[in-house]
Amino acid sequence: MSREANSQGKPRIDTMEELAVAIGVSRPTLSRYFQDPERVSKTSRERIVRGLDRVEYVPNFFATRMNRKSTGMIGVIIPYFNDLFFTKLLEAIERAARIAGFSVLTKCSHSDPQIEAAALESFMAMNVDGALVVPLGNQSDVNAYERLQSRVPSLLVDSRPDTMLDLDYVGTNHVQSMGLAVEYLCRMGAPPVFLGMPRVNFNAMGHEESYAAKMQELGHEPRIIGTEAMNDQSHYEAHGLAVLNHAFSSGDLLDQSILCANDRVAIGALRAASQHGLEPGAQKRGGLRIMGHDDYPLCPFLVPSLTTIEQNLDGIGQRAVSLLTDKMHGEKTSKSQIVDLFDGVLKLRESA
Amino acid sequence: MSREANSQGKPRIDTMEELAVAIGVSRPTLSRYFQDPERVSKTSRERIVRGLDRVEYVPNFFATRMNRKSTGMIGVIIPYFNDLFFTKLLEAIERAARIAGFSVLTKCSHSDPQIEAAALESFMAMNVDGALVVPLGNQSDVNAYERLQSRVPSLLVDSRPDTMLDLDYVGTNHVQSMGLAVEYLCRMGAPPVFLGMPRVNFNAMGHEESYAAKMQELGHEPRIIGTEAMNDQSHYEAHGLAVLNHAFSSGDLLDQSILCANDRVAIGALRAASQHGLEPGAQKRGGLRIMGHDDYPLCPFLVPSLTTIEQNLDGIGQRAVSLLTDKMHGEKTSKSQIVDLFDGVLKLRESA
DNA sequence: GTCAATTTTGAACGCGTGTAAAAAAGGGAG
DNA sequence: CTCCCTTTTTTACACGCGTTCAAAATTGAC
Repeated sequence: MSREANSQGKPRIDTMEELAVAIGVSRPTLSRYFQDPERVSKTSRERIVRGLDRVEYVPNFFATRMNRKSTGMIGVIIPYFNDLFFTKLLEAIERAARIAGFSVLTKCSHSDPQIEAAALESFMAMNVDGALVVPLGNQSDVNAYERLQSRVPSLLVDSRPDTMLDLDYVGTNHVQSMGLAVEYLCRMGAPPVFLGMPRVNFNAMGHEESYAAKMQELGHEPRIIGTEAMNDQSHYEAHGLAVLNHAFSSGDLLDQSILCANDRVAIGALRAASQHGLEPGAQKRGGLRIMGHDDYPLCPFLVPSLTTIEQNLDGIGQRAVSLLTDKMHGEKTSKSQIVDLFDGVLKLRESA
Repeated sequence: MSREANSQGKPRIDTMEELAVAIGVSRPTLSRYFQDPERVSKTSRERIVRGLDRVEYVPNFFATRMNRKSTGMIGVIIPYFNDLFFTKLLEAIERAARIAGFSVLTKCSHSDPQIEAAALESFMAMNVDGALVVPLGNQSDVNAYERLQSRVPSLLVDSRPDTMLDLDYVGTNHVQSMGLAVEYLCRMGAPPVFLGMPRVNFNAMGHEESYAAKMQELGHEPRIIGTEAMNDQSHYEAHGLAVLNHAFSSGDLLDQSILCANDRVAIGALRAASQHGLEPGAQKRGGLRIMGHDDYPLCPFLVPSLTTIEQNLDGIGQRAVSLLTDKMHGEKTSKSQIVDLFDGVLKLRESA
């Protein structure tokens, strides 16, 4: 029963040739129609529309793209899907790409440099018009990036490993954003301790260094914790929770300002505070304050809601697509390297 | 400087023909090598490997797949990326697909039936070997699904709209899982109120009906709130927050058990409780308890941590890929409809 | 060194569509 | 009806690679 319902009695047609005889127009006319219905006369256009309604046909994607100079696709890679920060960036990019008339090919490197390299390879094999890449970090296969770079217009987004400093880049100005956080925390209370991540992946160093620089500028001694590799390859939240549980248990940091490398770490930090009966917050007595970075979508709903720095992901996504299309159209005018940084903005909430 | 570094002086080769003369082997030999290096003799294999190291070449994906019967790809669609539940499912599917030897083509319908239909269309155009689809819901373009169904082996995952009840399906047994939640809440305290979602998208009805059925079975009167469309097209968290803020403000539900349609709604609910000075929890006095459904990855880190029902997403992802490969290989033995349901398990935490 | 088995080669066709050039058809003005 | 112009059809080649097949080269065993 489902089968008859599915096919709806429409004969399935596999090639444009067959379709041409079935409808009664020539194949080149059909070809032009599928690229742009306006390119054929009104009479044959109506004839084709009527004909398509009576059969089941889908143009073969591979065959159509093989001879085109442009595939109309841009490739996008993010490190993993399980992070609302990246998915938010991804949505912004997809939105901008759709408006610009591109379809996006989404890949995910799953924290694995080999998968990442394979994804880059597939972009080249599929002749994408351009590629936007959030690299895994210093563990990425630099060779794969160089090959991509030499074949298709591409742009690094959000993350900028030391090994790829010469590639074009769009992201947040971490010096500014972390400076903003440090300045705010210093102004309203004790100078913050920085709760970072193990220095294995990403350019986790960026946030750290920006923090330290701003602290010294303000005449404070930086203090960084949480950068030693923890037990398991913990997720961010678990990392923040474990590090602060350890600190709180030994009586450390109980009344400090804690600036977290990102919101996910901060979520773990909030949990640790709760488990120790602490109530972090600007309005709270006790002095404990916890702040994040990124403006993870859940921040307003946490208890307490998380004070953080918002990254302009919509702006970054749009700019990335815009710069990429420029590169594709060979705007060689700007032959110098592109480095486009967006400022973060303070989101004041309860936690700090 | 970057340009020379990128190309590394390696000459770029665009076709297998050119590669053949550059390396000094015939094109058919190269063709066989790229499909499986073992299919050529050891000597020429080494020769090819050495040759490939001296040039820059990537086989054209379109050309290679056009003549193959199998593209080695399966298409996957989820409604949107900004939800850790779907991304977790996606990761599970990708993992299973990778093991099964497939690459996955990830698409996202962005809550838009047109984008969803276009994604299905692209799957057909690209001759994917199979498709796994988390449908948008009753607003989906049924016609597109029927066409997909008649062309490529496909399977619905997680969500099962009324309009597609005859399609094969893998997901959670919501009757069981919601029953588990209701039974637990009734056993440990007051019978729960159900905090649902506006009935526009998804088959939000599934959870609701399962809740009501179990309540009646246990001799309680079901009560459902939050299904009226709210102001804006709110996100789940904002919805839960708004509905409960309204209730708490009017003195309602202050000491009730609240079973939320999913964890994201529950996160908003927890926030509402906090804003009203309430402390939901099994161990707390006051009687307010809040429970979710899905086991969103952040549940253990919330304050209070969220009691919920875990969906076996790894199991669902693996089974989906497994059943799909069966369908692809035409295991017509099971010509009857496939409906495979996984039980949920109770995750006891602090909030209920 | 011979013979059989294996591997490689050259040539050719096919996949489904884009695309260009030439020939044919249609449509309107005179 | 003829001439000119626009649209369509015909015809042909192209894209890059899979695949076949007979012929040629290489290998291995003796």
